[in-house]
Amino acid sequence: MNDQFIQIQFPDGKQQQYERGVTLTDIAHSISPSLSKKTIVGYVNGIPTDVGCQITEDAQISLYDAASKEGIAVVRHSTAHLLAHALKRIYPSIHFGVGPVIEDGFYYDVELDSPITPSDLPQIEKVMKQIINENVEIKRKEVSREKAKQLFAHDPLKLELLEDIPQDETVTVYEQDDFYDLCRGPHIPSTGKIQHFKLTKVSGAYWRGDSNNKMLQRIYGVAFATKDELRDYFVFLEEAEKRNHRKLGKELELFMFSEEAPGMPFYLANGQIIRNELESFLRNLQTKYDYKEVRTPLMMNQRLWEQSGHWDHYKENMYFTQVDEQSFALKPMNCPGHMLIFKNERHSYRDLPIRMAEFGQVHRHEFSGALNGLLRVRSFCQDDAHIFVTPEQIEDEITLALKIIDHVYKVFGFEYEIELSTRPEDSMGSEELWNRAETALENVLNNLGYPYKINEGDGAFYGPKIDIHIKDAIQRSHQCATVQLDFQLPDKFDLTYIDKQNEKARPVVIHRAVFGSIDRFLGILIEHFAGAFPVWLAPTQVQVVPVSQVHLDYCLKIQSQLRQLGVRVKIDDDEGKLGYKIRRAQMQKIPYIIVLGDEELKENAVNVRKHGEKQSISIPFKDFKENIVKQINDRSI
RNA sequence: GCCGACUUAGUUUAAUGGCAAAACGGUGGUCUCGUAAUCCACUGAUAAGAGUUCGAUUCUCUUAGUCGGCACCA
Repeated sequence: MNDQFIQIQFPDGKQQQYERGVTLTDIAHSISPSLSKKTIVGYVNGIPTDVGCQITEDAQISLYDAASKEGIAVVRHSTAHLLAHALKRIYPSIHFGVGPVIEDGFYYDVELDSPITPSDLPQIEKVMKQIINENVEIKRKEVSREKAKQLFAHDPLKLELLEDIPQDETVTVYEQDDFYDLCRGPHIPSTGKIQHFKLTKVSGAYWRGDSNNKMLQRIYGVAFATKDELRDYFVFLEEAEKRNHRKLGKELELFMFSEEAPGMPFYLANGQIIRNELESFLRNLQTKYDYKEVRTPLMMNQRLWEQSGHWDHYKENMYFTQVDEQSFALKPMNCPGHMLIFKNERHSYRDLPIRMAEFGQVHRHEFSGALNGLLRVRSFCQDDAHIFVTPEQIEDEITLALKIIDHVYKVFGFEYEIELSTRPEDSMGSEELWNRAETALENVLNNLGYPYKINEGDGAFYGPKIDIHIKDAIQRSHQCATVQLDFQLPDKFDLTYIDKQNEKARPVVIHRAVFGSIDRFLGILIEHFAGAFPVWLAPTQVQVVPVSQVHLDYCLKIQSQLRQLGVRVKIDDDEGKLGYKIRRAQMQKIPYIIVLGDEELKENAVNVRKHGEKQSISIPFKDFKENIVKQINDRSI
């Protein structure tokens, strides 16, 4: 009798008996018809499963609708199939690559003789919607390898994928109408369940992510459970576009680019002020931590780069020049220069740690297609430091480096996440050394009580590293700071110090950067603050606006007193209406506008309006001075 | 580097195989003013090169740059 029934357990622990071979849809329906309608996918004993699949054993199940993380992923995956289905109808000779789910949506890689352009997307969407209206059933089929080979005989990319499916794995094909695809699934039961999607962009993509392979065409799309979520997605993109640092950089006259130096930013007076503030902020902090700032040449003999290993590993990204029959290279990194400084004199263990810092301008020939405003450039300034330590000092020094990073990021209001990257496959150095280094990094993180994620095998070939990912104001993640242990460089440059036993010993080098690239960090800050910088960073901190020209003298007096305190003040002495000048200062996102007229003159007061606010208040000039100086000194945000 | 799109005045945007339009900015004048644009006038552009054409900013090709991806990211 028991053969006929199975026990189904639900997430809340309740159990129920069903007939053997029952489907998830049947189960959902038994609970409520509306549930069965909403259900997109089920997990059977933790395995994602089509709702139409028959269950033949006792099982734990959970059901998901489109609003769930599990459900929407399946909807997105099925939307990718829907896209492929539509493409097949429009371009019968098309070949398919892969079509996975990504954040917010999906893509499909296809091979087609004619290019698909953004203007083709509406037509493709139209066909997709037709197929949705047809509410085509999506059927899962298990097939033999032979059968699969036949089915995809005309689709060389799919055959390649088929080859890679492990022998012990069942090959499944999903079929909807005349379209079928090699796929593990699961999928939604029919195309009618797809509602809120949009195709977003087209691009090229190398087959299997390898630039040696041919380039396919990739079509991206997004899909959500509700219309609102879809709309929010595009609203978010618009918001992000308003903060775009390239746009704001132009509007606020922070920096520019020229065809004469692609990928190399020119800093205008406003942008340079911010850079200088960032630099001096960190410089002061580093002084407190007993760093010694140095400066090394931009260009050094090619020999040096051969010795450091850059010639072998990084030549393609370097700029070279020939002078007096000698080959020189623009430095892509500061480390070799710092090694030379270390070697410039003998060191005792008493000298260590040596914390050598440089705001070093480096040049890297990035691929033209990689350039992206300030975020990816060919020339940038690293807030680099190399800390030369004895093995025993590693943990303490890493701790100090992390403390500086924490201090700096708090000032900008950045939350951050830590990743520890361990030994990669092509690593150099003994396993013992690596284990010790990795343990050291873990100890530090544990002692500080920092949560962190481990990236197995993602370290540099010369040592493990800690990367810091900051979250900006609209929750985008950026990698900036890094702390890396290096055992190779000291070897390559034969660095030594004299230890307690009066013998030569090898120091360890810690590479660390806080901003990473000042240029990139500035780009991130522009977007983080949407161009409205905190007072200490703002290129102009106070804009003084006279009510009329007769108040200019008072304005000049106020300006001069603020300038004495180091405040960056401008007077808007153009003729023109007050309202117009307020507007202009607001658009420039200047933190404080002060309006001066008869009333202020009489009271020795200033009328203050903060950026972004509609109200203004009159306060004694003395109070304003004290306030703004405090804000600047505190670097408050 | 690869795929695709794009490049019009200082900036943002319009239009066209036959005189390239506007706003802001700038300049000159006007207004003498209390919190997001006083009014008027003037100024100024088809990325570079080649081709097709009677005629190209528009069509084609090349180059450069930019953007979205891919790849790269010691």
